[in-house]
Amino acid sequence: MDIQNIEKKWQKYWQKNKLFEVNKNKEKFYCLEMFPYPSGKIHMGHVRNYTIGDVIARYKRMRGFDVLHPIGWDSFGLPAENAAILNKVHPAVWTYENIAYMKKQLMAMGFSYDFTREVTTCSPEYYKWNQWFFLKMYELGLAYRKSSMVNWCNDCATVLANEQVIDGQCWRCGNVVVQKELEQWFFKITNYAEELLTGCDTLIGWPEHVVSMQKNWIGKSIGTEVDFPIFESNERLRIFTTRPDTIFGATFMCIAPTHPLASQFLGNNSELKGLIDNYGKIDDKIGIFTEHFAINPLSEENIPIFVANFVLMEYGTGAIMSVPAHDERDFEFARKYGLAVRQVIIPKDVQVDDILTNAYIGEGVLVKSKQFNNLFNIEAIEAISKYIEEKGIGKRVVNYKLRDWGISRQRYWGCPIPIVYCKTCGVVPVPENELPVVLPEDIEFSGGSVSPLAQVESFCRVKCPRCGADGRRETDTMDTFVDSSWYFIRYCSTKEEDALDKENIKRFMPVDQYIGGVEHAVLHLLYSRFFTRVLRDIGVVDFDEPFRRLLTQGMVCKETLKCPEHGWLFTDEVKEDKCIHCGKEVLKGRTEKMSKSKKNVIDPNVLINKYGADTIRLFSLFAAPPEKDLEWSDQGVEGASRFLNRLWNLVETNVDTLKKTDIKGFRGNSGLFKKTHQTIMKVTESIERDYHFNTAIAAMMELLNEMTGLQHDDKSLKFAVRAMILLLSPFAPHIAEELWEVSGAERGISKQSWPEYDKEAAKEDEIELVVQINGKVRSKIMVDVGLNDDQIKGIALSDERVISFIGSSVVKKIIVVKGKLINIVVTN
RNA sequence: GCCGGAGUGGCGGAACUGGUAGACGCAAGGGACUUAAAAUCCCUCGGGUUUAGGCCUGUGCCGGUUCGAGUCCGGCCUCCGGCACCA
Repeated sequence: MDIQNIEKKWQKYWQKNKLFEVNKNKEKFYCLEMFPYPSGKIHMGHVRNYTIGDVIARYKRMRGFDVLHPIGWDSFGLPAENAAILNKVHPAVWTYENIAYMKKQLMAMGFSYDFTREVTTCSPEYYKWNQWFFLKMYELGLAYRKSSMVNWCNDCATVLANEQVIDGQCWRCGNVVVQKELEQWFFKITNYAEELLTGCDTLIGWPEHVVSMQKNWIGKSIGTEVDFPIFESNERLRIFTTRPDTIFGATFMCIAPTHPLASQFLGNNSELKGLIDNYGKIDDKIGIFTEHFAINPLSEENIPIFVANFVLMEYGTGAIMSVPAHDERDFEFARKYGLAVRQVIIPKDVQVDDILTNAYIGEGVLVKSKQFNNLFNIEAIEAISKYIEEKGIGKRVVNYKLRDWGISRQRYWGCPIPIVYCKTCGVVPVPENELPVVLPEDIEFSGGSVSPLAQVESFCRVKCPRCGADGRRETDTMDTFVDSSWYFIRYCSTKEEDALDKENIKRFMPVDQYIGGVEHAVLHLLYSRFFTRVLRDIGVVDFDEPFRRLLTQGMVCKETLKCPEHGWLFTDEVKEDKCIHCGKEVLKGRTEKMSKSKKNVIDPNVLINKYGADTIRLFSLFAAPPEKDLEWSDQGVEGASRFLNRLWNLVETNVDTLKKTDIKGFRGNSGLFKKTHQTIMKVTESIERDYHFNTAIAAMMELLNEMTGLQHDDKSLKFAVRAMILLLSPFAPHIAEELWEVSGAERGISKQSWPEYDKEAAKEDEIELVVQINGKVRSKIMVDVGLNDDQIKGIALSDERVISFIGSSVVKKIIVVKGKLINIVVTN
């Protein structure tokens, strides 16, 4: 069989007949895969992600749904700009060339996309809407500008959002992130913190761990703010605590190095400067005594105030009361600086013991807490908070870890922020009818640290939309996560239609099944949930959650190979466990996520040329269930290829029989007929239950084994072959189409319905009854199905093997599990 | 440290609400076809033991519930992922 030509033939056929465009008169199903960044060519991660999505899309189509299955390009971003600096290619040229190439690759994989809805985020028709959303958010106060300390990556010469800093490093390049003060645009995602959190409970179709990561990131905590008067001063120090029950145990105070009182108390103290410079970089707890004291408003004691590097300015009030007896961090600090530790909560039935070896963070009863003594601490939280509010020295508050989303990027290849700065009018939004603010094309890339846009005078110089005087454009561009926060909505309408057509959105949203990598568990998915709510509030959509079900597929991994002299090696650099460059023994490393740096990658192109797309699709679905990591195995690919070949040969050798046999209205009772129904059932259930394609494929393999193993009557064989091809078609669509045609059916398996199974026909006449004695399998007897318990007991008890096992023992109890087994409990 | 998830043959993985552990595939071994090889086809394949039928044992470890536990409960161990001075 000529795989290459067969695959091309059907890809052409699909395209020509527009089989994957939506058609409006059936129930919809929106199947979406996370769109790729056009980095150059597709990798195995894409292949896996898109294969999973494609099987779902094709399956749902066969089940009669009007499937929206789009694809596009997340095409703004830094690599294009880096390529421009390196190779002197314009980012647009580089990007569009990559898109063209990758699109060809996607087509070669046989993915059933509706390419007429293709979205490219770097096109002005697309990003115009980013700007429109920005203006709407600006009007609502959801987009605002402020100066703040930001995460700065020197390598990328740009700002990063909190979510984009991983272990203190840039999420993209791994460079150490530093703090820098900058004027930035922010989206007020914190306005939606509570809603995003409670919304988590409605995400029933999402993997639990993703939901919990979102909850964690939002990080709600309920607590109390309390004012501590400063001794011999009119000032107060406001702190936030979740443990007001421990307030009588507060023996000192800590404030953040950047807290206003820190410099007020210490001035230009060099020690303080050091703390600020190394803020967030040192794990050790370091403090400086301010020589000032605060008055504990409840105990009325004077307690010292420290500046401490472990207190965060951005969270709560930037100041805390320290209760070393009941907080591990405070305990560590108190130990180091020899500060008092006073236990005010004791576990029930335990003596007070001031010599703690660890902070006690558990529950207990209050002591040394005046009128609150003997209260259980959970109740004391309530009581003391209430007391504080009544005395007017504080209030209960809710805090979130979630910060506002900084979206300014000092880069060229992104969506311009539609703002003009005017000397007289200040910050002026670009009027809606002047959108889009288009990125200028003629631009120099020096690779320096100044934003390239700021150097394009023709772009920057603009009249103020309000007063007409000379103004300057904002030269920062938007974070590319803005682009991907709503692309799923753009897909709902064709390019010719209005991007935010309400009818179209209503028809297709929300996404029924979203498929992508876990790496976006907080970033993209949280931003999209936020954006959806904003769009709801400005009347574009009428739902809260964009993605009904989410499937996070595992990584594609492969064994690593290392030569002591030449380092990481590609598979083809190794012959018989030796390095082909130096002949040294190659070490097999652990199996890791495929990456260019470790050279454990496989190029999809090579595989397509060698085996064809169907084999790759089949293997990547068979080797592991979609949510688990997949270990690449060249031999496993051979196995998948073998399966398709065996099916091919079966059809080839029986072509005449298949063509001439008529199975209209056929209902057989052969073993193969039963097996066929059982297979349809198994495959359908495997897909429906959890998209466990690996077991679906295993079932098909079983059916093929049955077909090739024995002689069958023509009708049963044809029935089995046809069902088999239909079942296989979402997984290996090219071969399925070809075999469908070859075996005499009308062209176009993609238009066929999913085969139905008949539960009755799938039922066996006889079952293998397992006979256990005291829970151990002792015999297996073939019996008719549908026998009642007594009949089964009778058969089991008269079985020779069973009789000899029971011997002289006494039968105490008999348990019958219908259709499966019988357990005889005996004692001797 | 906290929060999630997972530990099953040589390997990837099956086993639905507790009911035959190891489906399916890979690797390995044996055989058929072939001058030979490749391809293909057939057989074996957790461990131990037995002349055989068989028996014993086995799902990370220890205990429990149950007629019956990979599955449920309690206590550990290991690995992976996320968060990490969030007061």
